Amino acid sequence: MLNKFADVENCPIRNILDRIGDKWSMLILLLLNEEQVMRFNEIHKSIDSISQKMLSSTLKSLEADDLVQRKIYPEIPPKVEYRLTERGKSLIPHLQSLVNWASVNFEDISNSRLQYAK
Amino acid sequence: MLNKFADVENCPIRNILDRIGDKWSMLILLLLNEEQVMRFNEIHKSIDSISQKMLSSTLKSLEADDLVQRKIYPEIPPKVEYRLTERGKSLIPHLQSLVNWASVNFEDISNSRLQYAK
DNA sequence: CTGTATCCGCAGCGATACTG
DNA sequence: CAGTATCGCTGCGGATACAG
Repeated sequence: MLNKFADVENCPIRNILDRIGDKWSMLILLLLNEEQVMRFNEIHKSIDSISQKMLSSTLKSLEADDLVQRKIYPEIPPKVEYRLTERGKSLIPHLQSLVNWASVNFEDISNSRLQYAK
Repeated sequence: MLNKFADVENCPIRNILDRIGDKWSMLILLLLNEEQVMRFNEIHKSIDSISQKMLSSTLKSLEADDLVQRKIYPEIPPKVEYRLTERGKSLIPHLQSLVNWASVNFEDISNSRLQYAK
């Protein structure tokens, strides 16, 4: 029935979840949506708890999905800008809808967890 | 700035992502939304690629957040029913909005990845 | 400045066996 | 039927050092 959802290769849900469901992707997408254009180190400063490695690899996978565009300026020292693609922008409203739900329900859920723990 | 998002304890986004961002939660929520009421083994049969352990622990965490309600019938053999709570139902539209986006963009994203890999 | 390379710990998850 | 307990693997992600 819904077993198709469990098939990573051919399931749209799994496919998107594997992207935005990781630790940093959604955060970076929302950040880029607010700031429009950012350099590598600007993102790093805005999210200073992310490691350089994860910032780099997360940006790569977002670029691979064409959600984020990477623009290199052949200068020394190097300058690289990141911004949302049209596809990336089209995802934002859905993410924000989730964020809103999470914000509204955050406190109640926290309380439910405390109750459950007892 | 957006560093608050990186704080697991107090960040609504992280909080919700930690829930639905795992391997099975979103799938189970959508399944329960379609079927209304399901017993443990019914869910297991619908998603036969999930292990008993993960089904059990995922349902527990969904119950802890009061997204899913667990109803036990004191019979032998035991009978347990799962269904969405009102809070769980309120999350569904946002999940489906993501699913729709994923379905629409699935093929294009797959192609982008192939291109990127070259 | 914008990354890569390497090492490694830990948590998520699966497989299997067992229980009330 | 509806779970728990235990073991073990895998890969995400962090820390650190290095590179163009």
